[in-house]
Amino acid sequence: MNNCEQCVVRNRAICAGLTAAELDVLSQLGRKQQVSRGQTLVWEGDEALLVANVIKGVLKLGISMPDGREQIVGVVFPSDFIGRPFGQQSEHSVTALTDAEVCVFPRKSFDDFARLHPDLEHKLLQRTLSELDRARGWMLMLGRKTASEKIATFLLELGDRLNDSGCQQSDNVISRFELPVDRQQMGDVLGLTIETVSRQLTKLKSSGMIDLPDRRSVIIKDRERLQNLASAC
Amino acid sequence: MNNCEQCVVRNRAICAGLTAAELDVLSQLGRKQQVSRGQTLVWEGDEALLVANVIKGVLKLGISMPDGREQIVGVVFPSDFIGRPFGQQSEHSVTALTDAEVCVFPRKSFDDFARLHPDLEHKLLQRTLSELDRARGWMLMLGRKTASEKIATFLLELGDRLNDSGCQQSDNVISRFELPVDRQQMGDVLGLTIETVSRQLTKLKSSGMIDLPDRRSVIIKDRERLQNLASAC
DNA sequence: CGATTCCTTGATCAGTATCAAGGGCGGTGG
DNA sequence: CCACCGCCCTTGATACTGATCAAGGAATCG
Repeated sequence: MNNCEQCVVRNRAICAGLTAAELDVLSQLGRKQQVSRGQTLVWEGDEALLVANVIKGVLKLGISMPDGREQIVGVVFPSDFIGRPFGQQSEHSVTALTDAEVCVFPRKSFDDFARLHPDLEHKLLQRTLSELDRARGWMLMLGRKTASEKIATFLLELGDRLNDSGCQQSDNVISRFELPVDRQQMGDVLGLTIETVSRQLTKLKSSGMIDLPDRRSVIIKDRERLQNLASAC
Repeated sequence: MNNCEQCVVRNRAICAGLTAAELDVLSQLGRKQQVSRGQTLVWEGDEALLVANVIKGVLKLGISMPDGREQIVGVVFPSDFIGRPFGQQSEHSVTALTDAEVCVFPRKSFDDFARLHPDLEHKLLQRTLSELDRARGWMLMLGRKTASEKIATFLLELGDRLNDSGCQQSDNVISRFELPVDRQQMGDVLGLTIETVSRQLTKLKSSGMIDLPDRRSVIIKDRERLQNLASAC
């Protein structure tokens, strides 16, 4: 059984706000699971057997085409919810981008529990609505932005989300962070090839907007100019 | 006051399943509204003051960039739900693609009502989850498909959705339909220019997969080949 | 019937993909 | 600690898809 009281995402995941008694019941249904980088938790097209809360790490949601083309359609961080409640099958795979820890529930038990707890469903609804808004912003990016605008948009959003999910108490924006993705995966998020991603990053670096101390690190040096480039919507 | 009993989307919109008494309360909150083609119901960035059910017609959800680039991020049909419950502002505009009729509720009253009716929130959650799945499929299309694949995907999905929303009792697929969008709007859905849309349609026509009896009509002549082209996912 | 708007088609251009090669970083084993 | 190997990333050359610019034609509306 899980010790929810001490869970680091206790106050931010959908479990927040449940009574001790409810949490007790819910915790009986779930279990913590480690997922190592590259490991896939759910396959595209699989029956939707589980849902989960992310406790630690970053995971991607991906869809792929028969010929191998791939699109990353979501990136989830600690306290985010994974899976498709009340659904028959998963439309996308879920794969760890970093070593991760998740709190997994069998979907059907979770569904039943949720149906009995309107507050939980309400939180789930709010999250899903926000995720939908985010997906739609992402659609604008994919459909209408240029390669450099896409990169700028991605770096800014990723920085923000890493910041938010990290329980940082500080209000000041962190401008250095580790990329949870390699160049290919950045391409899969943005609808670009690895070469284009690399070239655009180099360009942003030479223009002084960012710095790239090593392959996995980014420093935002001129946030304002980067935001302009992202065509801040 | 609305006469919900006779509403054509009564059994498919989120109101389905409410008791007569509940429906009575809800109907007091809402009113029917006509929206003519081209008219905008909600502007991007506006405070989210209203939500609605679509009764008749087709509407688009759009996001635009400062320089005028635009992306259509959703298309809604009869029985679909519009608006952002429990949210501060609308991330996108809502504009009628055809003359339409909607059942509008002030967002705050709707929110309050929904909070008191878990079944309604549950339906809203299911719809939102489906919409999110759809948006993610759309992301794959925008990020990774070629122009002709995009057009094929769009025509097939549009045909299906017009079919579903039309209360057609027949199971056999309808292969002729009216486009609710002009060429520019098709481009705004697919992340293409109007010229590319036009050229690709011409190409599909000459290859015999579709016919275009007039600017607004499409006949799917070879569904299988079109599905192959769409890279059926 | 004329005017306007929407659509198609053609010519050219630009941005990104593709193909190809080389370099740097990290990990492993000596 | 160093040398080697493999992977990831960068860079260059070229190709190609779709965008842009431009013009003409067809449908729609007053």
